[in-house]
Order: sequence, then C-alpha cells, then structure tokens
Amino acid sequence: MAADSLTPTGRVVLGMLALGSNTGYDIKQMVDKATRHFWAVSYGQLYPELRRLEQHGLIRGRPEPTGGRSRKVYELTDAGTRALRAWLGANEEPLYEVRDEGLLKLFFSEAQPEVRIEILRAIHERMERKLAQLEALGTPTKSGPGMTLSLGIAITKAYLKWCDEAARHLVKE
Amino acid sequence: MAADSLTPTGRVVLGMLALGSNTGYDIKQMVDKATRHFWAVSYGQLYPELRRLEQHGLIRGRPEPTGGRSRKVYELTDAGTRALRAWLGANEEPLYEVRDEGLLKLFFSEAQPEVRIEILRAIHERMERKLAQLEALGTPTKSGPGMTLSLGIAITKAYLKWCDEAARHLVKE
DNA sequence: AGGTGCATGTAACAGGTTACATGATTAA
DNA sequence: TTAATCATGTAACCTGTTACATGCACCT
Repeated sequence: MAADSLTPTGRVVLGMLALGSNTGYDIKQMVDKATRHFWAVSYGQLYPELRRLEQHGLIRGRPEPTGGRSRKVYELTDAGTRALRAWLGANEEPLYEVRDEGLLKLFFSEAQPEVRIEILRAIHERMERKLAQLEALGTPTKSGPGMTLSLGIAITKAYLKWCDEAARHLVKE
Repeated sequence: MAADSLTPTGRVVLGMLALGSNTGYDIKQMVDKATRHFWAVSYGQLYPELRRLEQHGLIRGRPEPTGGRSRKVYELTDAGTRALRAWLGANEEPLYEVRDEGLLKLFFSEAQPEVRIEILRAIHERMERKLAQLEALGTPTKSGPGMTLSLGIAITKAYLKWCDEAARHLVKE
C-alpha cells in the first residue's frame, strides 16, 4: 500500500501509534483529547481501519488481553513508519474544510431580523462552549501538543469577537 | 417530508432559492461565491437533491430553456418555505466541523523539526491563498452577505498570526 | 473556428456516522 | 452492587466527491 492510498483515518492511526498509542480505544482517547477540534475520528471508522492497515502491512497487532478483557496492541511496521513519513513530508496542499451550519443559517435568514438575532445567539453560545472545552483540555503552549490547542483557542476567540460585533450591529438596526 | 429530514444540501437549495437563485447551476454559482468557505456543495450532490426535493413537494421546477439549451427553473413551494423557516428557527446546536490536515501533520511531526517547519510553511501558504480568495470575493460588511465574509477573513487572519508566532518559535529552537 | 460560460446530469467510489451489541475491570 | 471506564466490533445508513458525458450559446 503506497502512502498516497492511505486513507485519512489511516493517517491518524499511524500518527497516533507513532506518538505512543497502543490500542484502538487508546487512539480514540488521544484523538478526543488532542485533535478532535480539528480532526475527529469515530470507532466505526477506526476499528475497520486498524484491520485494513494490518492487512496492508503498515501496522502489526498482537492480542494482549487485560485479564479476561480482550485487548489488541498495535505498533508500526517499517512500511508503516515510511508511509507516515511520506505523508508528513509530502508537500501537497493540505486539506482544510469547514462546515458551519450557524453561518449558513445566518446567511439565509437575511429577511428575518428576529430569527437572525436568535441564530447569532446560538452561534455565540456554541463557541463559548467550544472555548470552555478547549481550555479544559490543557495549557496552550508554543510547542508540542499544546501548540494546536493554542490555535484552536485563538480562532475561537476571534470568532466570539466577531459574534459580539455582529450582535451589536444587529441590535442597533 | 418534515423539516428534520431535510438533508444538509437540501437546506442549501431551499435557502438559495429563497434568496433568488433559479437553476441548479445558479445555486452552485452562489454557493461558490458566497458560502463555499464555510459550506461547500458539489454538482454530484446538488442535482439529485433538486429532484428529491421536488418529489417531496418542497420545490417546484419548470423547464425554461434558453434557446436550445436545456434549463430548469425552480421555486419554493409553501411546504418548502415552511421547511426552510422551520430549520432556521430550530434551536438545536448548529453543526460546526473542521478538518485541518495541516494541523494534523503538525501534531504528528513532533519528533522531526525540519519537516515541522516545512509543514508550517505549507499551512501558512494555504491560509495566505485562502485570505486572498476571500478578499477577492467582495467587501466584508457588518450586515448582509458580506457579514459571513468578514468572519472568514477575521479567522484566517487570526490563523496567519498564529502561524507567524509558531514559526518564530520553531526557528528559535 | 475556438474558447469560455451556461446548463444538466450520472456512476463509481470514498469516507464517515449512528446505533447497536457485548463483555470484563475497577473504583466508589 | 453499581456505575464508570476499558475494550472491541458490526450493520445500516448517509452524505459527499470525482470523473465523466453531453451539448448549446455567445463572444472574439
């Protein structure tokens, strides 16, 4: 399996294993703790992907039950390490996608000022919640894992600031 | 078809028709011009959805060819208008999703400083390009369609600022 | 005559979510 | 004993992209 046929979730798996995750559950925990605000993964995608990657020889798994509880520990193979490096080193334009239903509503609600204010309030609330979640995750730093966190926080704050301005403007009208 | 079984793309269609779009092509143009930075739609989704919405009675289309060129003009039905309003007025938590491959790479490249700088550069470039695109779209305003644009620009700038700080920090190391 | 824009559409594929199903271990 | 956490997995469904196919109209 070449690096370019690595699925998005496959990349996350390789990356997390490289950073020290062991099991599928473990990877999911890491994702939820560290990357979920810019890259989410669900179990329904994760477990099939683990099997797929193993079939393709990028990872290797061995059963390591905890008592009677089934548990499978994975590690990168050499091919897997190469595939990960190849992806990290490839300088294609990285994917960047946003889907923001709140903005979409705002965009379509032009003719209804009452609804508009309500929508803006909902967006604001959502972002407040997001900010709280991010801040609960740990300390933003200038390097290491806290680095991406600091971006998330910066962006959320910029978003909130925009909300405030927009709300002020709407009320004035 | 109840408002809650409206698909994401279906919502966009209703919204765009309400704002004055006529044909599928037209809707796609509007999306690309106005919402694509927070909500994209492809033809492959759009045309089947138009048919689906018509079948469910939310929109009504009539052929209106331009000379020999086939063309179908759609408009909202009453049910469609209601469905749109229902969605706009529903105060469920609006969906907000980001997928940022650049950040993901950055997150996984912790052990490789050389690659890291390169990745950060790629992210920066991407955001510069995005900013240029957004600025080419029109004038950001405090209300109307330019409102969402101003948010896009604000967020992209916050992102770029973070990039600069991160780069400065990486170089220092 | 040729390129750009208007206009519609489909088939194959990719990627992902949700809900469900199951069961052991551990801390309160 | 019971709730939370560890742990794995599947099936049905949904949503979306990409690549392809087609053809007219208008401007130069």
